[in-house]
Order: sequence, then structure tokens, then C-alpha cells
Amino acid sequence: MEKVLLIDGNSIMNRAFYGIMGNKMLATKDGHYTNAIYGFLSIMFKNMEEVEPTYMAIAFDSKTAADTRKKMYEGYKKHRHAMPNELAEQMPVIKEVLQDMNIKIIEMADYEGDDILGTLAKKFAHEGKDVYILSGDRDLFQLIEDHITVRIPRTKMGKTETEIYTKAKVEEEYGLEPIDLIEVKALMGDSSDEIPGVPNVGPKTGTSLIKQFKTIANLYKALQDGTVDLTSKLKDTLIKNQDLAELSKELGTIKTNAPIKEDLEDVKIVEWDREKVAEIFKKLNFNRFIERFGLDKEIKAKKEAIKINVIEKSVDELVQELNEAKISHLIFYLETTSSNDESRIIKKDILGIGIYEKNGNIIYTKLNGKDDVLKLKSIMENDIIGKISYNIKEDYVLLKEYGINMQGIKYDADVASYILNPTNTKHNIKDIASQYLDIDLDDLIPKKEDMQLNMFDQVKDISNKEEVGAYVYALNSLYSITMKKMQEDGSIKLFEEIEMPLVRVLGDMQFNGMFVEKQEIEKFGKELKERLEKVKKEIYDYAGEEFNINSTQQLGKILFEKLKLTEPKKNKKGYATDVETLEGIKHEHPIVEKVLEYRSLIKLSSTYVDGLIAFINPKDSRIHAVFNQTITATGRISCTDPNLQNLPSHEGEGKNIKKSFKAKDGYVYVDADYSQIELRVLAHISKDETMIKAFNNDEDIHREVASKVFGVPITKVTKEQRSDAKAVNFGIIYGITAFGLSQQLKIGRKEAQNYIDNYLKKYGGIKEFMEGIVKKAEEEGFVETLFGRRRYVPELKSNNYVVRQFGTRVAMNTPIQGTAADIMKIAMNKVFDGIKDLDAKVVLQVHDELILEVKEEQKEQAKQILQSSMENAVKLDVPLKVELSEGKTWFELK
DNA sequence: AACGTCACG
DNA sequence: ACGTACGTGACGTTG
Repeated sequence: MEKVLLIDGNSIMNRAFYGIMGNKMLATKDGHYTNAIYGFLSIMFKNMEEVEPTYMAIAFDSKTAADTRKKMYEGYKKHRHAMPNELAEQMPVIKEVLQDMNIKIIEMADYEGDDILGTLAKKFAHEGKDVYILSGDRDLFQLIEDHITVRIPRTKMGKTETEIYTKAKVEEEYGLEPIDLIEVKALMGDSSDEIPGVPNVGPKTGTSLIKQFKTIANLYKALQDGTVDLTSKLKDTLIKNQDLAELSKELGTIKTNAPIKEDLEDVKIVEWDREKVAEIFKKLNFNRFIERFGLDKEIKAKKEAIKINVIEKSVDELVQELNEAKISHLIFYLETTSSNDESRIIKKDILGIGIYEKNGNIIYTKLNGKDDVLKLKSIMENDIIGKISYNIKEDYVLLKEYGINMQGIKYDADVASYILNPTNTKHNIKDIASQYLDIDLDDLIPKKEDMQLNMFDQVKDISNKEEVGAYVYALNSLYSITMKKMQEDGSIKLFEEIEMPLVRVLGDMQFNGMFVEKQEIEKFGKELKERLEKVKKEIYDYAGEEFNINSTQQLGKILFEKLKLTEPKKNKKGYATDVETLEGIKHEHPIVEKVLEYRSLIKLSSTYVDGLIAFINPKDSRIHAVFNQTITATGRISCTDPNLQNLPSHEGEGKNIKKSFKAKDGYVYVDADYSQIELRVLAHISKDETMIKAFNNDEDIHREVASKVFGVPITKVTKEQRSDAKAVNFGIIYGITAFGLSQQLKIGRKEAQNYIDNYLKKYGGIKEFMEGIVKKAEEEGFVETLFGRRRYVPELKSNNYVVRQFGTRVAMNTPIQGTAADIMKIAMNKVFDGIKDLDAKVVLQVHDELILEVKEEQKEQAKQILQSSMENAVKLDVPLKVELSEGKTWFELK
């Protein structure tokens, strides 16, 4: 007899998810969970082998599946937890896999998966087939009859086994016919589906009642007739709850008459689309399935279908060809080596270049030394030829070292990927290609061992050529695909008009660097180390022993166990020993003050003296920090190797570091600082009239807010009130919570809440903005800056309250911080163009501050350009204001 | 590699 | 009833 296998999709996915969880969940390279998909398929394949069906279908719950029963009884599945997101994200993927396998998926509005299974099982069994239902849910036993069997997968010691339930097995285990189980369940209820049942009736009573009466209807008929031999208590309960029993029966009965259009022929098992299955298994990293079903062939075929033809040419040939071709753009990949021989200063050399030719070929050219590289100068410096590549800023900097000033930077795949999703942590070319092109670049690069060794070739060189070829191939496709995506999501202008021009500016800052007087900073370091030794000894004396003060664990033991100082409340792993807690117990023991002193000295010494010295380039005594354009979630620039955006500037002593950063002879630093840019942005995007008015009247905004929040006349605002109001302003920008503000101001939560309430009452526009932006983020899944920079906020969909709360703060903060970042970037581009004819360079950006190194005689002009570029970067409802300063050293600025 | 700590806007 | 202000990077310890 032909067999039909029907699968309860949701139930098996659920089983698989919790069954194959382990410590590390199965996931793809880009972090998508796959454990439930893998488990589902394993269970499905196993059952297909065992049953050998001719027909198969998978039923899934539709979104509204439970609604019909909820309408009958509002408690039905009321408290059921939403699927964890880790499972929910796998649901569409399993459906995709099943579709590629040509397996019929059936979903129906208003019907649960069970109802679909019930309907199909009865229908096919009555058409003379043997039906097997695969589910983790024992409720389905009610469907069992002569030709309907239920199969329950069970994990036992890591292996999945199948429990098979036939009519006989049910009768043996329950002492009832399968159909009777409906009646029992109606009496006893079901806590997981929240079917009420009759109070005080459990499995035992229920079963014995149904054994006796067969059905609920019979039972109540007998009760009416008075021909029943039951305790009076039970009789009363049953009579009182007749409605509930009948309702429960209706809820618990799987429907067998759902209007399903699919026929037997529709669910006949057919051949897979092997190419598609191979592709999706590859994407999901299911190598065991690929092997098991011999899908390697398809994968190989796909690889070979991408024909990359890399032609090697000499530089001269290449340059001649490019000049003759009158190209409008150049898709290229610059091949480089990088080494950092002991020191932290990276030295790079250019090895070769790959270029995408119009007809689809890729040219690879070896570049041997500076002379070869310089042959590309005219092409690279021609701004008519749009440069398309990956991580162009690094090429720009490197080429500048060769004396080539790249122009016409048009497209960078790294930046494009960042614009499309700034919270992605990986923007390397292989990941981008895998995400947007669905290809694994490693597949396109022949492995060394796969290649026949030619005596005259060096293996390394062949491999590089192919690798460069793969990157160039990917770049060509990425260019069109990601540009289109940016067009679709409205970020193309941001990309073309802000981010791409900014590449030059950041490249220049990196190339220019900042001069540091090494001897001076070394001298400071020596002083620090001497003082550090002293403080260390004093700490050991107080402690009565030597220990590693850098170790928070050891320090905690000394302070809180040996010296028995008041233990901090904060406790995660060990004792908290941060400044805040130490400040709190300073009065208890003199060692505490010394530890604090040690901490600040060691920070200066390790991070800001030794750390910086390691990055001073001996060639020009300058530090060439790296400015990253594709890191932050909000659009800000970040700075590394070393980070010059966080040199000490509030703390008294640390500021001295900045004295060693000096403009070269005959030059000065000129600095411009946006005043309260984030609050101004907030005023603009929230359209809050009160705040707009304050900025238009050039008021002291913190004082203004203090007056409003604390209800005092503006002239009566105290210093403390102004400072508190400043904290409230910051809090507002961060997505304020009463707790956060109370911590910051060291006040009670009620009081903090009061401040917030007052604030939002006085600045109603801001309140509306905050509520609106969160709502918008929940609906659309993302927030945007004024210039269309988008950040997705999946946190808002989390089932974890804390994560969701975080999502709301992100939704509130990102448009503010991000718009401020956009404005600064626009200004930087303007400044860059504005100082073109001056002897001036941009050397540093610190989020709302920009520093130039300028020929002394031109400093006033430079200031003018800075101020007008920054203040007129955009036109908002409030003015943008800039504060200027100058100095021979960084220390002297503002 | 994760955590704690501390430097910045 | 729960844990909490936004965005970064570097250093040292620890497992």
C-alpha cells in the first residue's frame, strides 16, 4: 500500500530547536542560527528512510492559526510564550529549504497545523493509503485509526529515536480507543494549551469516566437520568461545569474538515531541485547533508559556472590599454603586503593590481617597485575616472606615500556595506560577497594543492593572481547590487555625497598624522614610572604584602577580605573596584587613595605614554592614527592605532600628554568645536518650539533647562542646578531612564523621575519625538538620521525586556548622535575643499571638533573656513555654533 | 576571547 | 518583576 508522511512543522522545529541546542548553537558564519533547521531535516530524513513514503506534506501554523479557538475561549494558549527569536528566525529558512526540495508546505489562515494534519490524514487514509503523522505532540493520538499512525521523535543520549503509536499501542497504553482521548482531554483539560477542562478532574478520573461512559455526551445524559454511580462531589462538579466540558471538547478536537484544496497528487514526492538544495545547504553550512546526498557535484558545477578569466599583462600594456579605452571608471583591487616588524607601525608595499575589463575579463598586473607603481599615476590622479574598489582609504594613503594623489573616489564596497547596515561587524570583502552575491570567494580561489606545479611558476604568485581576480570579480557585481540597494533604501545620497568624498579627508588625516615630541613624552613617562614605583611600595606597605595591583581579583581580596573594607554592593564576579566604589570607601583606609592614584598613573603610563610612543613613526616623528569609517552603529568616525579621540582632556595631569603634540615650525593648530551640536539637532528634529526658541536667542541652554525643570527664574539658577540640568540634557539624548539619571546625579529615583517629568512637560515636542521615534522603529524596524543613515533596531523585537528597553533608547539616541555625525562629515568635506589653496591640513576629528595644522600666516583664513564650513554645513531650525581656538600645541586648544 | 577598568565625545 | 542612560578603543588579567 502506498504511504503518506505528514509532518507537524512547528512541533518538529520546536523539538529540533530544543533538542540540538547544546552549548554552542549551530550557526552560519554570519551568525544565523541553524540548529532547528538541521535537526528538523535530520528527523525528516530519518523518517523518510523508515517510512518510504510516496507522498509527503508539511503543515505549519499560520500567524492567525490559534485565533479561531481563541474566539471560542479567550484563555486558549493565552500565556504561551512567543517563540524565542533564535527559533523564529529559522522558520522562514526551513520553509525555503523545503521549497527547494519540492516538498509541499501547507499553511492556512485560521487553522492550526494540527487541523491540517487531521484533515489530510483522514482524507488520505479513506482514499486507501497508509498515513504516518510525524509530530512531537501527543494530542495527535486522537487521529489514530487502522491506517493512521503517529510517530514521535525522541532524543535519547544524543540519538533520535522514533516512538510509533498505532491504534493497538494507544489501547495498550491508555486503555482507550484513540478517539476517546478527545473526551478524556476535555474533562481533564490541558495546561500547555490552556484548555480549561472540568476542575478537579485529572487523567485518572477522566479516563475512568470515559471508560465507563465512552463519551461526554453519554456521561451527561446519564447524569440527567440519575443512573450514575459517582460520588456526590464529583457529580456536582460535573453538572456545574457542563459548559466547560463541552467547550473544552470543542477546543481539543482536531478538525478533520478544513477546506484544504491539496489532493494526493499535489503532495506526491518529486525530485529535488538539486542545484538549489546544494546551494542552500552550502549557505547553511550543512556539509554532512551535502556529503550524504552527493551534492558536491552541484556545488562544483556552480563554482565552475562562474568563469573568471584572469589575464596577466605588463604595466606598460595595461597603462596603454587603459589610456586608449577612455574609461569612465576603474574597478580595481590593489594587492599589498603588510608587515609590522616588531613595532606597531605597519609597513605596506604594493605587489600588484587587478582590474575589471569591460568585456568581463580581469587583468592582473604585477607591480615591481616604485617605478611600476608610478606608471599608474596619471590614471589614478584623473578624477574623470571613477575609482571603484574595496577599502580605498588605505590605497589612497599608500599611493600618497608613492607620490600619487588619487582622485575621483566613486565607490567603496566596504563603505557601501556599512551604509546598508552599520551594525554589521564584518565588512570584509568575503563576507560582503557572501551576503550580497551569495558566493563564497574562497571557492573562486584555487587552493595551492589543487594546482599543478609549474617548475617556473612560484605557487604563491599564482595564488595571489587568482585571489585578486576573485576580488575584482566580486567588486564588479557588488558595485551594481549595493548601489541599487542604497537607491532603494534612500541612502544613496548619503553614500555618494557624504561618505565617498569623506574617504579623502580621512585618508589625508591618516597620511598627515600629528607630530609628537618623543623626548618630551618619554621624559613624562619616566617621571610617571618613578612615581608609580613609590605608590606601589606604599600600597604594598599598607597591604602588608606584595600583589598585582592590576588584578582586580587580587586587589579585591586585599581590600575586602584582608583589610575588611565595606564590600561593594556591585557584584558580578568578585568585587567591584572601580573609581566609584573606591571613592565611596576612601575614608576607611589610606590604601584606597593610593590605589586610585596608582590607577590613574598606570593608565597614563601604559596607554598614553608607552602606548603612544609605540606609534611614533621614526621617519617623520608623527603618529598616523587610523580613522575608521565603517565601525560605529551611529555613523561616527572611530580612531585606532592609536586612538587619538580619547586622549585625556578633563583630568588635570593627563592633559599634559597633549603638550607633546606640536604643530611643526612655522605652523599652528587651529581648532573648531561645535557647541551643543546634539541638543541643537534634537531641537531641530523634534521641532520643539521652546528649545528652538532658546537656541535662536542664543541662550545658555543648560541654564534655560534648569530654570524650566526646577521652576526657578533664570537669574536664580544656581551652579548646581545648571550642572544637574546639563546631566538631564545628556540623559535625554541617551534615552533617559529615572534610574540612570538618579545614578548620575546621586539622587533618589523618585526625584530623578520628577526631573524627567518636568522636562517632558516643558518640552512637549521632545516628548512627542521620543514616543514617535520608538513607535516608528517598532513598525519599520529601523531609525534614520536626517540624511538617511539607517540603523536597524532588532532589539525592539526581542522577547527579553531588558534588550527591548535598550532598543527604545537606541531608537531615541541614534537619530540624534547620527545626525550630528552626518553634519560633521559634511563640514569636513567642505573644510577639505575650502583649504585646498592654503598651506593647511586636516589632522584630527574628535566627533564635534576638528583640528587643522596651518601655516601661521594663514591661520585667520583657516579659522574663517572652519567656522563657515561647520556653521553652514546644513540649515536647521536652529543655528549651528562653532567655537574657535588656536595654539602651538594640542594642549593649548580651547 | 571575555571581562573589568578607564580614557574620550 | 526585572536591570537600565548613548557611542567608542586600549590595556591588563584571566580562563
